[in-house]
Amino acid sequence: MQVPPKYNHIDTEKKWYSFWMENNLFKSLPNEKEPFTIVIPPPNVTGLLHMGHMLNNTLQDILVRRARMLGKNACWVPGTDHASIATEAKVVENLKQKGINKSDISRDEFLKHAWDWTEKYGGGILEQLKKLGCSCDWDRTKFTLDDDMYESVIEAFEKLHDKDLIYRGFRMINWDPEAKTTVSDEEVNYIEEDSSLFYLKYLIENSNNELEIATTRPETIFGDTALCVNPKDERYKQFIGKYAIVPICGRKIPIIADSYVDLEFGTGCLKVTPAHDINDYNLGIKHNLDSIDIFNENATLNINGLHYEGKDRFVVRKEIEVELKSNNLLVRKENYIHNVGRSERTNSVVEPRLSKQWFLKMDDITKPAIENVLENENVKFFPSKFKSTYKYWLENIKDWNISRQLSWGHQIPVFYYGHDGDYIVAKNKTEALTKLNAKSKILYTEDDLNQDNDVLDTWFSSWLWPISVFDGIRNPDNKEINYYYPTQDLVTGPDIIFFWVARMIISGYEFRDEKPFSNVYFTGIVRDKLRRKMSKQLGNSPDAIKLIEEYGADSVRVGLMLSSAAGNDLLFDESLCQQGKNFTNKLWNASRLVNGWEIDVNKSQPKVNQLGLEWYNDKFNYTLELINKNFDNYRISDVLMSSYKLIWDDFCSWLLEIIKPDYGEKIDLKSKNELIILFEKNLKVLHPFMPFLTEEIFHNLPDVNVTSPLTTSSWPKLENYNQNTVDNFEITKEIISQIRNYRKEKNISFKTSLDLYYLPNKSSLKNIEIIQKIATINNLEESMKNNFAMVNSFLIKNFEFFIPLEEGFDKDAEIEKLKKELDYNERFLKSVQNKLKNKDFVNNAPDNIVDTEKQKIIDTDLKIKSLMKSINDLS
RNA sequence: GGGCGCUUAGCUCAGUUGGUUUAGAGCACCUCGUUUACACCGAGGGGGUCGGGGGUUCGAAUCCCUCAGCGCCCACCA
Repeated sequence: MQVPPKYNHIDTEKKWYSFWMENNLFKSLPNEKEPFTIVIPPPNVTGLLHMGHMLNNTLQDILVRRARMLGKNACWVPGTDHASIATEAKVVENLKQKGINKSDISRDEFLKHAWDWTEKYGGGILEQLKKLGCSCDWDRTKFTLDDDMYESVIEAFEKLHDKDLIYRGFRMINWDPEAKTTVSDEEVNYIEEDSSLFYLKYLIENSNNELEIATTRPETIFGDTALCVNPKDERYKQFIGKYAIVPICGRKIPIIADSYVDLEFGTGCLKVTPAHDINDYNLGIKHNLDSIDIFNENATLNINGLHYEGKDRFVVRKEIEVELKSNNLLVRKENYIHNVGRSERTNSVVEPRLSKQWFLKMDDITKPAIENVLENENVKFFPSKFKSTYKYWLENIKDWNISRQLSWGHQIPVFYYGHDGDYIVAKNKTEALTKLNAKSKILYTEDDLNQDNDVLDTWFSSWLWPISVFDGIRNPDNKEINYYYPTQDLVTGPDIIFFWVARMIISGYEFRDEKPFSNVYFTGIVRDKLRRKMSKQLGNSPDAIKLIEEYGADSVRVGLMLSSAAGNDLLFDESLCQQGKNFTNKLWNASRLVNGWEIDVNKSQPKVNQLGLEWYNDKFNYTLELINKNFDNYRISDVLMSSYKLIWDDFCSWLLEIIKPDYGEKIDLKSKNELIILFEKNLKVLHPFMPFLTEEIFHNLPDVNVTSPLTTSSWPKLENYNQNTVDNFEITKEIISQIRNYRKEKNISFKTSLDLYYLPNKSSLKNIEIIQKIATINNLEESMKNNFAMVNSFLIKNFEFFIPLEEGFDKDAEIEKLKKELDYNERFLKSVQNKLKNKDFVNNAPDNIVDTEKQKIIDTDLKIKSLMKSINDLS
């Protein structure tokens, strides 16, 4: 068969991906086979493929493809996430450019824009995954805002609410006074900034005493509802329980004690403003304090700010300083550097603000997530170090704020009616009305109902993903969920261990009383060579699709997998893709070589071929065992590296050179057939990593039995192998290597035949024919040194080889060399002897260790004797 | 501030419950080679004493303590 000299990855990749798709090879339906399921971590619907996705999805594809070859019913469910904050921000920005302000249009109008945007830019990432070779069951593609997925989320909310796990409560949130919206914690940047620490005087009621406090925000005194000191603080004990007077407004506030207050900081006395500081808020709850909100939406002071009403917080800070000073209530002011939170979007200083939010109670429902990961390992983490991170989070878990003040997402299924925040939970208005009227004395109409404006946190849909993609929330007993759930592996980054992984485990046990997956493989972060995170701003992220086009998907996949142990960051550099490409080139050329060998049916199999093939078969199984083991432990980089060395070194550099017919000769049928079978096994092992190339070569090989694609072929079965064969060949390699060295040293061409002899030995020399062929040796037999006038000798294991010499022999140099080796061995012998002289060692160490040391003595002794003899002979 | 983790060849990393010679790999590097699969190649080679110090042990890269440096996550101290 004619195989083109250059591998064309562009055409080949297109050809095989279409073939796989047309033949539905990635399709999965429940059947009698064992399922192997992975749900994709859904990327943002409008996102584009970046290096992180490439790493993550290559890993998933490797796992899925191998499972498929292992005969499992492999099902990889693809999909995308609506990513409420990110997508909404993009849509708002886009509308702004068109001159449309989000607050000027209705919710429905905004959502229409958002859907237009999603349809225009959405789903591109899935097409890019196909280019990478991902073997997803594309018929199962899901989007978190699809009708069925939407309903699942709503139903989950209802179920949790029915169990009293969801409640409405107050919470301190980050308020962006410029954008007049809440921002999530992730969108706040804390930056060290210069500011001032003001020391203020608070008079004590009915006394001449006063308390001094320190604050960076004197304008918030209007919201003060207490002063707080540490109960251990001797200076202030007498004041606890008394009342202080807030400067300027003259309000009376209690003086309380709490260990939260740091004795060392400032004056050791704290003013408490529950409405405008998270810690003060917590103190307020604990001590049942009032909460006075002093700000308007735009962070100007409201009526509680008295004569400052309507003025901006920073203006007030300046003006109040003057007023306090004139009233002799400002003791002093010092420079102070502290962290100020600024909104990522507007850069305005974020104002902590109290607001009504929806929460999910976490303490009870997290219990199975703790037991089944940390105690039972029903869910395993790779690497396991992330268990401690997971543990720490779960043990300090707080209720989950699931509401977001956005429009793009799953609208909270809560309908308010009447006053006082009375509400009813329902899938839609009609159902809400029916439910409401069923329990109510008065008859309500749809106009009386108002749905909550907020949407649910994106993660509130993501955490259901492994269940909802199989419709297991709405139909908990359907065929699909019963078959595919729990899934097997999850591949994701450690950055979303809390956001996503932990919550999926929680929801799994909550909704199905079963884990969502058995194994979690954590990838690292893709960084550049300088360890910088890849980002758009830095421009250090290569264009993923360009890489695939330039190097080929297989090469990129190999490049990514070469140095990406679980949990380790991947320092990506294009040279990795080049290494991958070199490997594809190597494999391609190996196939060309083998394909080019013509068969002579009359020729019998030479001994050298038989030896080589026998060895490689054993070596293959030896490596396969390692590969399987490493797969089981998710050591994917190690799997690739052992395959890489198996193919490049053992198969190409050794076996093919052993089998290669002499110039003008043909190969015997038996050898060729056996070789093809081994080649095919190699391809199978590599297929998960390099699906396109291996599929192409598989069909190019002259095997008439190949009728089906490699993708759905079976993983090589591990056969028994002879460890001695593997070990002996290592000795053979060493011998050949020594001969090559010798040639190089003596400047003897590799084409010139040599005679090689070895001293009689109780164990027989293996692979003689191989040594002869590869090292171009004429005679290779036992002999005694004194049969020759002059020899050059070398030791390998227990064998001493020598090559007869005729001329050009530098005796002194040779003696020098041998003496060096002798010296080394003598010192080594001494160290082992010392070890064995140590009674503690001999008495305490296990027998096998001591025996090994004894064997070392015997071996080294032999070597030394032989070396001394050689030196003697030469002198 | 709290928590977790890391430090082994120039680079990226292995090193499984402490024990087979003088600690491994890939890449990079150096030398030689235009051999009829592959220069996207072949053959050969150099390079680390395992961050510093201390301890446990017959024996430590591996366990413990300590110091130093680095990274990540969480909180965000008036």
